[in-house]
Amino acid sequence: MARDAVEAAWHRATASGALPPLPEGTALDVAIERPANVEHGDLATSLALRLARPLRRPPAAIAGALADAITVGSGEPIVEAAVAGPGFVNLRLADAAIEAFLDTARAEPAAWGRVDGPRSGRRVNVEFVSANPTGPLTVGNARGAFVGDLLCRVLEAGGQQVTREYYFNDSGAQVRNLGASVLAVRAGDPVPEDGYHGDYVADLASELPAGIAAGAEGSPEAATWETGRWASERIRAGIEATLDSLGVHFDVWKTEGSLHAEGWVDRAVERLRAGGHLYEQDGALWFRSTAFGDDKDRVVIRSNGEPTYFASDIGYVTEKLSRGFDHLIYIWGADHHGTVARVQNAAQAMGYDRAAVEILLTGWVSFVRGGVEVSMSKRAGTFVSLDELLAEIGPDAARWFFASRGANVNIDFDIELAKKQSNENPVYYVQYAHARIASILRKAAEAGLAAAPSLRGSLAGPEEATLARIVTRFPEVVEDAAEAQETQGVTTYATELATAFHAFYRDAKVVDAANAGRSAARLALVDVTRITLANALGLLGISAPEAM
RNA sequence: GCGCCUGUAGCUCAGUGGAUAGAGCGUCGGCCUCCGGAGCCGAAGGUCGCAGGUUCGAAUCCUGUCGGGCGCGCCA
Repeated sequence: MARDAVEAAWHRATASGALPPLPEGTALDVAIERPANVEHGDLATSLALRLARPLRRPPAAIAGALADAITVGSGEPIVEAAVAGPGFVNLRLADAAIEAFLDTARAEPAAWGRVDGPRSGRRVNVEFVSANPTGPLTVGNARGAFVGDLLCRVLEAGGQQVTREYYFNDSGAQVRNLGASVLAVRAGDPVPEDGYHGDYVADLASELPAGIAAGAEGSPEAATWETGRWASERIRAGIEATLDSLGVHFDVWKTEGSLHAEGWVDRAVERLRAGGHLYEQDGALWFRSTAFGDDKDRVVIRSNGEPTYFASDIGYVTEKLSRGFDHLIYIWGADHHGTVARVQNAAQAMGYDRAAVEILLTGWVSFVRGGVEVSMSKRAGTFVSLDELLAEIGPDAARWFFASRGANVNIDFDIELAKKQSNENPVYYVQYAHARIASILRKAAEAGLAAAPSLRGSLAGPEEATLARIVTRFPEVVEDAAEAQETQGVTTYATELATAFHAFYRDAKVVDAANAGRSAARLALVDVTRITLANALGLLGISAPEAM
């Protein structure tokens, strides 16, 4: 709203010659900020400061011309525009404009906070988690799951079409190892050195159907593979159930085996060969990754004829892009950063837009329990499963924890602390505000009071004005989140909005039969606050309870 | 050794070149005749690791340096 007004003012100022046009290649980035000091106005733009350099003019002069070009007065969305400080233009919004804007939220709550961003309509594939099904998901997988799903939600809010994809290996040596481990436990033998030791292996061993344990052909090798595949699928189904309880649902489960079976890997390798990007050495086939800036070349086909994992990656890129995606996003743990360049290099070598392959790395999570770091080796069987974590702190609190932190920073997660503080967790604070409003609305209904259909004229007092102005910011918060592909801004905003509501609640009596008119107006404002809290939480995949 | 990430309040973390660097938790002090006290109000607490540089302006960008994490396979 304010952004549009400032942008329009800019165009008027340049059209009239009051300001010079933007130099070629400079974007008009109208940054709308909230002044640190509320007395400076509702909003401020630092546009003049940002343009001082490209326009080669003093910021104050630009700000002056910009402020002059902003249409102010009654009937306009902005009632006051003033230059302040080094070149800010402080803006004061008209109550009527805010009221009308908030009415649109109540008219169509589902659309409130869905924005038409610059990437609107883009088809994007987001692949995340992708843990091989050799054991249950651990707390180590939690970050990828939440970060991935949160990213998808933010992209969707920005109008993008998102496919959530999970990639796993159902045919490799680990599957055989898993089978051997299960059979060993079943037979009462020690688990092989490189096998899997967790309790889940024993559970699988006891549930393993005799027919599979024996093997279709009766040979031990066949039995091992069959058991491995059976166990792997059981585990995969368990992983899906765990993710389900997190609120994470995948659209596509893709196996590495299918990439080979469908010829994607072979065709991708052929494509690289045709482009002259491959060479043979020491019996292996290498990709000339250094030609694209990598620090060494990478093996695609081993000297024993087996393709590498990297070969599968290459095939997968072509397979994904063949499905019509405009953009691919991978979410990997920070320990995989060494493989980022080679995948992008290969994509570029095959003729794709390098920028279409985006790889986001999540920082490390140190899970700590009572001050002691929890180790997470599936093979050693010493780990905390994601299911256990969720049983202790719940998906809403866990989601908030990851949503409020940057994806690529290392963080400490003390499980005991998270449990102990769970009732003091900001997520409950925000949910409480929502439940409190729901309670107020129920109370009002009992008293025969209804919210006014329109907020027009309802921002009478300073309490209303303050809360309404914060609600108004929501779409811009979502827009920023979609642009930055991050959710921290949303948690910060939700907390701020909850705080503003609690303050409003303290100062303004909402349900008041003695003053039905004012009550109706305040109910309308409280209702749009509730919608905004619910949408902010919904954007994060967190529930918005009617009662707690 | 080389590469990537990272260092902000006692703790966990926000802060996308802009005005007086914020939140939660913890600590201290107040607020329950009244719509939900999972709440509200206030206080203490900071050389933004350190040193240079870039410019009107740097927690933010650049260089160096110190500390932490992770990588540097014909593993996945």
